[in-house]
Amino acid sequence: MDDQTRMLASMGGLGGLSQADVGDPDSVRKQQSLGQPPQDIGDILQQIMAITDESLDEAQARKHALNCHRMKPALFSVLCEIKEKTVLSIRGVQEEDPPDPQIMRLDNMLLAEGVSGPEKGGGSAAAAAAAAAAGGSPNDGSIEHSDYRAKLAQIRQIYHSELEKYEQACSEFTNHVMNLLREQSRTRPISPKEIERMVAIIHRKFSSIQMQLKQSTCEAVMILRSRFLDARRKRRNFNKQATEVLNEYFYSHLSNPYPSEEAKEELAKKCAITVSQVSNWFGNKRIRYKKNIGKFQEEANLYAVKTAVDAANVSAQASQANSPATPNSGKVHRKKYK
DNA sequence: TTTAATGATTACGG
DNA sequence: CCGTAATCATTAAA
Repeated sequence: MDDQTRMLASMGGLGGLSQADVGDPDSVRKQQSLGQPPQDIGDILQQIMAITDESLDEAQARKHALNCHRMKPALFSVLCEIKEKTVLSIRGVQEEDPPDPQIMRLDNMLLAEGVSGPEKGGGSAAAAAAAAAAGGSPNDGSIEHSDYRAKLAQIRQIYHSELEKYEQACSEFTNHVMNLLREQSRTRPISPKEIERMVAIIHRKFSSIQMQLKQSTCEAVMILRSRFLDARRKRRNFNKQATEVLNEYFYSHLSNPYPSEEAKEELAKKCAITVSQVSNWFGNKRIRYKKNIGKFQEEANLYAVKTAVDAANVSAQASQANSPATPNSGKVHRKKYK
C-alpha cells in the first residue's frame, strides 16, 4: 500500500491539477497517439485528484462516472504501467522465498509427534513409538502413556482449531482486501497482478503468524514429552524386596561390587527391573558407599549377618537335601568371574 | 515445610 | 559402552 500512497502523492506533485502536461511525457504521448486531446486526460486526472475532497455520495457518483468514462481502460493501463515501473525496485526485494528451513523443521517435528498430519491413528502410533523409543518401562507405562496421549490429543486439538481460525481469518482478510482493491481500482491504477501480489503478501504475513503457533505447539509438545518421558520426573522407588536383593548382592561382593552382565540380568529378573536400572543402582550404590562408608556400616552389617544366616540355611538345607519353601532366600550364586 | 534418600541423567575419561 | 562423579527431580521421612 505504501507504493500506492506514494503514487498518489507523486501524482499530486506532478499534477498542477490543470496543466496539460500532466504526468509522464510517455503517457501523454501515448494518449495523443490514440488520438485523444490532452485536455481530456487532464480533466479526468483532475477529477480523480479532487475526489477525496468531495462528500461520500458525491465521490461515489463520481467514481462510477469515471469508471464508465470511455478513456478509463486506456488511462488505467497506462497508469498501471507507470506504477509498475515505479515499484519495480520494491518488488524485486521479496520474490518467492524458498521454504523457510525453520518452518520446515517445525512442520517435520509436528508431523513426527503426530500433532499435524493424518488423524488419530497416525498420532497415537507416533506417540507409542516415541514412548517405546525412550526406553519406556514396561511396567507402569500404560497409565502414563494414556495420560500422555490424552494431553497430546488436547494439544493437537488446540493446534488444529487455532490453525483453522487463522486460515479463516486469513481468507476473510484476503477477501476483504481483494474487494477493497477491486473497488479502488475503479479510481486508482491497481492492476490484477498487483492484487495478486498483495494477496501473496497477506499470505506470507499470516503464515508467519502460523509459524508462531507451530513454534508454541512444538514447545508444548516438548514440555509434555519431558514431563512424561523423562523418567526422573516419574521416579518410583524400588520395592522393598528388590532393594533387599540388590543390597544382598552388593554387600556380599563388597570387595568387588561389579556384577557381570549375566549377574545383572539375573538381578534384574529377580527385582523386576531393567538391566540398566540394575547398573544405575550399582553405580549409585558404589559411589555413595565410597563417599561415606560410615553411614552404610549399619546396613553392611545387617546384610552381612543376613547372608551369613542364608548361607547357614543353605548349608543346613543342603545337608537335609531339602528346599521347598522360602522363595525369597537369595541364593548365593557361585560366580564364575574373577 | 524442610531434609534425607534415591533413581535417573549428564559430562567426561578409558 | 562402562565406570565415576556431580547433579537433577522426585519421594519418603523428619
